[in-house]
Amino acid sequence: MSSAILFTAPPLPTPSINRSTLSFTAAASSASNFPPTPDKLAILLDKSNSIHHLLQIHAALLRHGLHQHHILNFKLQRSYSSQGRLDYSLALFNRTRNPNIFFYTSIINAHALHGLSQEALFIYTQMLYEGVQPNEFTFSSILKSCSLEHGKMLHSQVIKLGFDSDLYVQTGLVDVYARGGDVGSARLVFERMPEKSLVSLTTMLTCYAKHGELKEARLLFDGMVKKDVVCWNVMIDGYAQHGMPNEALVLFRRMLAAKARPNEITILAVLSACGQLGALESGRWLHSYVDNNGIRVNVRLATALIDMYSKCGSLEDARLVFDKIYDKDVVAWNSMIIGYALHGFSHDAIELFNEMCRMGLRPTDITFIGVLGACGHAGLVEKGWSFFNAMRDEYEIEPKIEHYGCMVNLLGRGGRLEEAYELVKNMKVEPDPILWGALLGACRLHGNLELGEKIAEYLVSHNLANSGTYILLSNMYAAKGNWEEVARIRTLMKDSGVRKEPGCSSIEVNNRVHEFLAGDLKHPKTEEIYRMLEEMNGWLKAHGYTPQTEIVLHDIGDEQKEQSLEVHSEKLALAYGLISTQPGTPIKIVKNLRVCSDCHAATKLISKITSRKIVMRDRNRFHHFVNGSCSCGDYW
DNA sequence: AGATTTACTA
Repeated sequence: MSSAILFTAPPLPTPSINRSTLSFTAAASSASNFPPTPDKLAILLDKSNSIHHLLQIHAALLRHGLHQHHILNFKLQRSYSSQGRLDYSLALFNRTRNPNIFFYTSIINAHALHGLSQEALFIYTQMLYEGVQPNEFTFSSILKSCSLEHGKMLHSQVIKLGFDSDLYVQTGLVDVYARGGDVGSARLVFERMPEKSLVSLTTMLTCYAKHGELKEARLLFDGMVKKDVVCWNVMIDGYAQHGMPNEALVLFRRMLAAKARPNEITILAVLSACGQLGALESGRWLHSYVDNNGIRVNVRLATALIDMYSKCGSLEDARLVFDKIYDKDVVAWNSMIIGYALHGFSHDAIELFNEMCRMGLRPTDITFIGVLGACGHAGLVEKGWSFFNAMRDEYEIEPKIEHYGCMVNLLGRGGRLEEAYELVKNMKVEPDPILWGALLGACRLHGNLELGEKIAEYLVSHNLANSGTYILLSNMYAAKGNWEEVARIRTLMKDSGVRKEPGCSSIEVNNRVHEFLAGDLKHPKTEEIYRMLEEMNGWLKAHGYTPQTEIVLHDIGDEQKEQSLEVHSEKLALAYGLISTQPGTPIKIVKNLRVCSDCHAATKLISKITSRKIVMRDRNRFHHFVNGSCSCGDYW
């Protein structure tokens, strides 16, 4: 940020003569209003709601020698800013001699509101340099747009100048520490506040929610006597953004029960939760709630709907929403492209990408996640390479680790392991465990023990191994029948203290999401579920199905291994789906990890036996099981 | 005569 940029004022507006200008001028210069007094101009300024009016008044100020009038300039500047014309605002500020604290505060606030924090800070320091003392209003404005480091410096100035007992300033400080990730300091300032407003409570609530401290957040939330839509939103979104989507949904229902009125932001958060859960019924209900309650479906809301529908398995509905957006932005295109990719409709995803480019929109890094993912699901290696190269060469987007991940998946699927390994070795960014996991997964798929061992060893020795590393490696040895190595890996995993992330599957029935962990006995219908499970096993055996006991990582007998497979979360959810939905209707299941290969094989067969379509979303993509086969073509 | 704080979609 240089002063040259900031203080080179754009040319002052030259009012143009048009209809509205003429009538306005006529009003301003009618006999009783002429010459305009500052009072009258102030009233006009407060009433003005268009940039034309503001320019007219500005012209009047200049014509009548009022262009150094502090209050009028202040008001004019504020109106320019609120019309989004920060350039006029700043020009006016720079042409006003010796701006006072009101003017300084207001121009700082305007920059802060427009996200121009560097500029806001620069003006603030300029103000200090000019010898103008900040007050509590200035602090609450400047605190919005500063880093933790600057926040600390401002905090000491706040104390020095004695504004630390001001409610607004305190709230601003809590917010600064919260945004800077210093939850402890935020809490300290917060707890020292003698009086806490709804806003300051919400600020602290946001702090907890943003940093994943949902228990603390909920405690604070439950203690709030007065709740407005904002604090409901913070709490619901906190759950949605931290892997607790069901809690978000449950809280949303309580919000409705408490007669609080959701707004667009509430809906965005809850749609995200529905998407994560695959809760299509709830998502549809929300969509109709939006339509029935006068909430405008703008491009953001529409995008959230697309995301929800595609994650809930209804690409058709996603497309309907997409087609209705008249001002599609790149985010909307991205989510539709990703939707197609997620479902394995790779060619549609790529076609949509081309269409988007034809419309003149510039793809972003997220767009490439979509098309590279699409290539991966369809095994389009050359196409993938051309996207990957175009990304850098044509669109000047530096590939991120996620893009390398897509490429590794793609090359891995095509069996081009060495190529994938070379890519990883030569990339400029540091590989992360997810990327290594993708490569390791490819090694397992093609039985390339040599490379797999090399990678796993590297990961273990660098303390980068996660549960997936051990499991993949163990599966590789198991596939080769090397049971000693399987046992060794198991011990290694135990010693490392790494625990497997528990698999969790969920299914939505009657607007409620039912979650299952492996071997879960918590569901009220547990008995019926397990009876169904037995029946399913009977069907599978009758069709000559052999459980894939070799993928079980525990040191137990074969029979117990079979039993441990039988109660996998996917199968529990499936069993519950079979007993609680109408015959012939599709069953939709969501799993938090990748679907296990035994469950995948079993589900294929069950789709055939029961003549039901089973849609399963795992961490990576959708699997549509129909009549004994899966849309992923057994690669995932 | 004049002002400041909370929530946000891949």
